[in-house]
Amino acid sequence: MKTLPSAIFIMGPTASGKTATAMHLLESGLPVELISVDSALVFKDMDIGTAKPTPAELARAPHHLIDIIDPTAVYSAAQFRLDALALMADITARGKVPVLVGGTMLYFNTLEQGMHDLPVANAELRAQLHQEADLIGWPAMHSKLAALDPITAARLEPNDTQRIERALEVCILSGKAMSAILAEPAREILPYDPLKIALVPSDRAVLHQRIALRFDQMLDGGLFDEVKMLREKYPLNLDLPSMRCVGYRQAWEYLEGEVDLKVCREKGLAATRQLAKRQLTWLRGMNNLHTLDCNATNLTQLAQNLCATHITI
RNA sequence: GGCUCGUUAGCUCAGUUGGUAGAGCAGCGGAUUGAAAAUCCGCGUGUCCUUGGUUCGAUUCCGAGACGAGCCA
Repeated sequence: MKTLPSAIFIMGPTASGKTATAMHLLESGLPVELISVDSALVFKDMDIGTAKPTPAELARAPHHLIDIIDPTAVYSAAQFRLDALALMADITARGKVPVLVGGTMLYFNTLEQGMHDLPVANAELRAQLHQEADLIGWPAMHSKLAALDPITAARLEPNDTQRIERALEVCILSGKAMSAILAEPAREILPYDPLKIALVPSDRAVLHQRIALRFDQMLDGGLFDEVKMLREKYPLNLDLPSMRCVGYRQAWEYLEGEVDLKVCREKGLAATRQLAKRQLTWLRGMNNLHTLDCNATNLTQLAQNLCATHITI
């Protein structure tokens, strides 16, 4: 029986020390290459608010899938899966082990579980659906979905705008109900043997302190200037995924004069904590995790030991 | 020192014509298939500052005290 090539996943909430851990693995001499699993780090020129590794860090420890698209562009879990699998194949062919490190749990999930054959997003159709929703409201759009795909409509809340829109889009583009496509058994399996390491805080209050510290460093470090620069350089608006990133949305509102500095900071902190919470929810639902306490002082060493064992086997 | 206003959930405050109270934010839990750092759903017992009085019953009305803010000396 043929054994699958190794891969390493390093997952954890924001500010849990993922980047430091991944860099340590590389610098400790293990034969690895790093792939970022982060829906915000893909954007060029968004450095401060995303806590992107510094140019010096990236020079020492190159990460794939950082700075790959403009802030006006849209990325997706499906695109990530294609990109990551291509990179993983290259890395493995070079005799190395891919280390996937990041906090976008849907991307990890998609990479591992695969996706069904759903139609790609269509901006024109979405614009039409939006127009219609403005007229009749999302609960009415939910009713329309119920006529086309009652199973999907039943599991979606009438206010879950994104999922209702997507389900309608799938029905219209494919001519089939989304639920029918998802019911088909075919699922691609990840052709790798992943060692899944989760960095989880033993005490969430400590993580919240680190989040607060890091957010204040972003404000001091020029987050507002970065957002100003982005708005001058690109035709951006608040509906773009890039400007919905935590910190950017709040900085945008501050620059528009909609909120004062204190409210901007509070909302930014709250959004970051909510993000960490959702990331932890994902981790709780995942199987075969090796969980490490991200507050542990010897975190990087523990991770290195785990990986060394996995790679030699 | 005198006067005025305030004291209710972790925070900011509603409210109870007297029948022991509820919003926003925070916090916690959950969902999640091409936007996911997105989108959405669920969760509220707290000496209603303390103490006396009136009352069948006071967080609510009255008196006294404590603390805070403002104004006047």
